[in-house]
Amino acid sequence: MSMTIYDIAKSCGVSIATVSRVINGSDKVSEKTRQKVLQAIEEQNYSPNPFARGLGLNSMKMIGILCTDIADAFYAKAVSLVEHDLRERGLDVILGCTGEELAGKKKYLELMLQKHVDAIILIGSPYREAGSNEHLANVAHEVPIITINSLIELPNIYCVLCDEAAGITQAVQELAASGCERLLYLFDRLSYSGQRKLQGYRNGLAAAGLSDDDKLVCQAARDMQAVRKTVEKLLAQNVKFDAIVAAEDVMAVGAQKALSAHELRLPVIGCNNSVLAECATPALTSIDNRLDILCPAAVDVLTKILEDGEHAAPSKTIYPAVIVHRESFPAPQAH
Amino acid sequence: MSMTIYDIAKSCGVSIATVSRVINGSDKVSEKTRQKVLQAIEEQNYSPNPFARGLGLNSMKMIGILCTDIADAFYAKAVSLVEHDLRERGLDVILGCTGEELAGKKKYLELMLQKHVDAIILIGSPYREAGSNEHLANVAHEVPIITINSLIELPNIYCVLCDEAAGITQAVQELAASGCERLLYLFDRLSYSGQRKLQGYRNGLAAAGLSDDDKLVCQAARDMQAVRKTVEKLLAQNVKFDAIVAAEDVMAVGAQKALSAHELRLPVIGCNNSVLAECATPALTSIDNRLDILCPAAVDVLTKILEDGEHAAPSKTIYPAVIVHRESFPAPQAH
DNA sequence: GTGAAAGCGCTAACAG
DNA sequence: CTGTTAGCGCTTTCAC
Repeated sequence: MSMTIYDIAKSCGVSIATVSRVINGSDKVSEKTRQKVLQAIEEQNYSPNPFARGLGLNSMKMIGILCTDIADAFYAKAVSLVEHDLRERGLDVILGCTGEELAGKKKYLELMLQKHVDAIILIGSPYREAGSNEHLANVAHEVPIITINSLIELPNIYCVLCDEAAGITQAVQELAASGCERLLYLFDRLSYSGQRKLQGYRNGLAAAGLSDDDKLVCQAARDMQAVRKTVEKLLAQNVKFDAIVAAEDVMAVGAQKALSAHELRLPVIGCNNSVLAECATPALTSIDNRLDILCPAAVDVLTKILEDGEHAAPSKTIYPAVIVHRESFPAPQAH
Repeated sequence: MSMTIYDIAKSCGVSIATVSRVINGSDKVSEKTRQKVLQAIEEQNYSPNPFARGLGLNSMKMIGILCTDIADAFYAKAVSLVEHDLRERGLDVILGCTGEELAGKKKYLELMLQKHVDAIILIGSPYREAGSNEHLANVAHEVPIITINSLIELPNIYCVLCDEAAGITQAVQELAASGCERLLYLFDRLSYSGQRKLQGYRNGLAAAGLSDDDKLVCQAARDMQAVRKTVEKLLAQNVKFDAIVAAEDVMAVGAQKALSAHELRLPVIGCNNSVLAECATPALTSIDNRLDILCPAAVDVLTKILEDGEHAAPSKTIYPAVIVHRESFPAPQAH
């Protein structure tokens, strides 16, 4: 059916080795033959069989991208950015949605190894397990892993992330500076990233000289309606607070819904700066975790590893977070 | 490095052919040898090299999924659903984000062909070009194409879609039944799908005996702020309308923002039933295009084609849309 | 039921 | 600079 390297070789009156050299950009080909071959390839619209090539090189220039769920806006944005940059470098993307369960993650990692991907990109904090991360260590033994927004300190794992905790600290300080004293903190889980964020909240309180009231640290499902109910319950219980910080935009929006229902208007700050932030009413001030920077940086790291080997790139790359101000907590006026 | 079929064969004292038969589930192997081989595979944690296999079979059981932009919530949801179902059938997903430009789409189609994917899934209406769809015809000549929510009538292209136009017609009729008479229709582009939707709107007006006023059919960019401005301009111009139907949720949300700003409260209906619909204030009534059904159906079609050949599946599969009622236009009371 | 052997299309060492 | 050739690991006739 399809053209082979033999067809090209024959039609040019050269050997397949020469054609191969041209394809792979070897300099050991005379300019004249190169042109001849290039032209034949062009004319006959030949492209090398990737399986045959893969068999020889043990690589098909494919990168596995794993996220727990691509339907999540945050992960989707990351995949979008990463895919674009990988493609620019001639790398293909094979996508896996692993779900939150460890079993699913392991299964997908195994699948990626079986497919002999050249590297694996893990998107999001859920890939750092609370317990052992041995399964990742094992995989990293075979192929480099790059994580985006997750910190996993193991050999051959490269982390590119944003300091969200510091972002939350800053948000808390801004709220305090604007006169808020009792800041409700809403979170979904105390995963590693969840713990860091919570710590960021506490650090902010400390820095602002505010006291830390356990009643103001509140857990709820990462779901708008669930958070709404949680906040309404707090209101019913007459728990006093004068601002809200949420570990996720969805949660912040849920909180806003509760406030609106009670005709309350308090400063609310979310985290992720997703589309939701813009669509919410009032539009949500949110902590941006810089995917626009993290993703290209991750692809840079990956490229370097692939080209120059295991120790050619930094094992950790950390960017500061940035607060994007909107209606729910406008930017403090510069003095 | 990795185990090969030879290692397994040797350790079992059989030939590689036998091992291959076991791997591929041939029935021409005695139960006893099968067990022996299976056990060796298990113990040595062997998995066949996909490149070698691909070379022989000319397939690596990979499906190309193309969308214009995975950061879009609608496409992301579709990809999420499709990926899940494909994986269940042992198929891998190679993802491409083509952008809206024809050149990008062509490039990615070409890439998929070069990678010898077993089929291509096209997500969303943008893959039907206003002009010629010859490039798709050419690709479909090589490999089956399944489209989700796009209608492209060409050989070896299978379309699974939702009748959004009918959904809009129904929405218009419901609005009319509730007493609305001047329905503003907001759309972004008159792509094929855009035209169908507009027609759906007009059909609804006709069915409800309402007149069709060109001033009420209004174009704007598929962007919240842009739509907001457009609607505010209409209000300023004193154009009268008493309900809004938008071809996209984002646009509906933008319209709602404009209404809120003027303290107006009119029925608004969006289309896509995305997360935005739930997060909007008031929560948005939206036309659901049934991705939950379309995606599994698309994978069914794909499977059938792959297993039973080109004519084993319907070339068109069309589901009705469904209106999901929320605050912006509550369900009409049953009488 | 099982084994031997011929490819699949390409890369890379080796020889000229 | 160019050609010859030996694999890469697997599937699949074709004999036995």
